Amino acid sequence: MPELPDVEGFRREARKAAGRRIERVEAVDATLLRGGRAAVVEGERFGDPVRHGKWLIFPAGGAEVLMHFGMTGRLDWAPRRSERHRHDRIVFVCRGGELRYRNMRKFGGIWISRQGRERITGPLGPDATEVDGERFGELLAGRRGTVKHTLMDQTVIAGLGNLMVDETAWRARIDPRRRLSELSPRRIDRLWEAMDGVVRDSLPTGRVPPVESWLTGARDARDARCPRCGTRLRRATVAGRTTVWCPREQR
DNA sequence: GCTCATGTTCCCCT
DNA sequence: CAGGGGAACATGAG
Repeated sequence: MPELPDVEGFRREARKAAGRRIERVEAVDATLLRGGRAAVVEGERFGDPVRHGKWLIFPAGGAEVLMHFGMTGRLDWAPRRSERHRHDRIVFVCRGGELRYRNMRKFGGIWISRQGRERITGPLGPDATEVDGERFGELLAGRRGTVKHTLMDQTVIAGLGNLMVDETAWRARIDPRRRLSELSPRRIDRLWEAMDGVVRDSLPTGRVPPVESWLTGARDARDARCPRCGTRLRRATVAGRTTVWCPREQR
């Protein structure tokens, strides 16, 4: 599930471990520890977790624990005695509880680093929560790719995923296959309004809300229809991902 | 058995 | 260099 709002929810969960000493790190599945050694943070205290795009950055001592959740990751703070989930791969055991990194499909993972985080995350654009209308226009200026492809690109804007991008294009009434270069400034601005709204409305929920008034709440139905006009939604692969849009409203 | 899945990366083209 | 297509990664769920 993890897109920006999901990871923001994991950050809130991680905050329950902030200030606590890490007694030990249990690498239940050590292959998910992609870089660095767990011993570096054992005995250290967690600082305040930060999120950038889909990355969660958790300082501990002089190092950073970098987490990426792939498509099926999540993070839970739980009592030490409570039963673990079968897909809990890495566990940070603290006093009074433990932070459990769960990941069924094992995309993503955890890195422990004392150096610049960009060496691990790669270049990332500004977080989607910090992009105003003017900046949005600048970031997309001169790009020749499609709306779908460009908004999915984490080096342009960080945090948007497949659901959020489809939701954004649907709100803006723009065909996701459209090239940015052929959108008027007015439509670019509409795209920003839509993205900003989707981000803000998703943050409190900790996920893109699967409610009926949103595309996300309608897209997976057998006979999926546009929540606004009732037209049968179109589904196709765009930029390598399953994409859903309303062929009547989105031009 | 088959298809599809909220992500990223790498290789090959244009 | 910018972009697009496709495959790979790992593990289910339906």
